[in-house]
Amino acid sequence: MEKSKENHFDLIYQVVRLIPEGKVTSYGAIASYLGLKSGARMVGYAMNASHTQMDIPAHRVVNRNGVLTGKHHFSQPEEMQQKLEAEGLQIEKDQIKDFNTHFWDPNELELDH
DNA sequence: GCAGTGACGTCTT
DNA sequence: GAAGACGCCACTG
Repeated sequence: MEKSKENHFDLIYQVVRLIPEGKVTSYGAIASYLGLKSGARMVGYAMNASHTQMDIPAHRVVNRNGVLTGKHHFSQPEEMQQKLEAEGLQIEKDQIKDFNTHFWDPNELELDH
């Protein structure tokens, strides 16, 4: 059979890749979209493995508070904030300003609402 | 196989 | 309102 564990990671990568520029989302939102109840931690773990996938804009994924929790895991921590600012976002003390305004939810993709 | 840890989130004190 | 503890699942040692 297949490597089911990779399946989980791949799903998370797909969602993160769909994040548009200037937008950010939270681990819980991705977990909810994938149906992971407490997957928030799992999502974060997958992001750690995302280092193998350079196509994963992990800098657009922050915690529920809009804080760059994983900035320290980047090749260069400051690069995460730099990229977010380059996309038109404002970072204040490792925290995204107007996070609610720039918040992007993957659930609205299929939800034609 | 057990114990510890982790890019989080929610509940309780 | 803030801080601490727990839960949940996956990976490493």
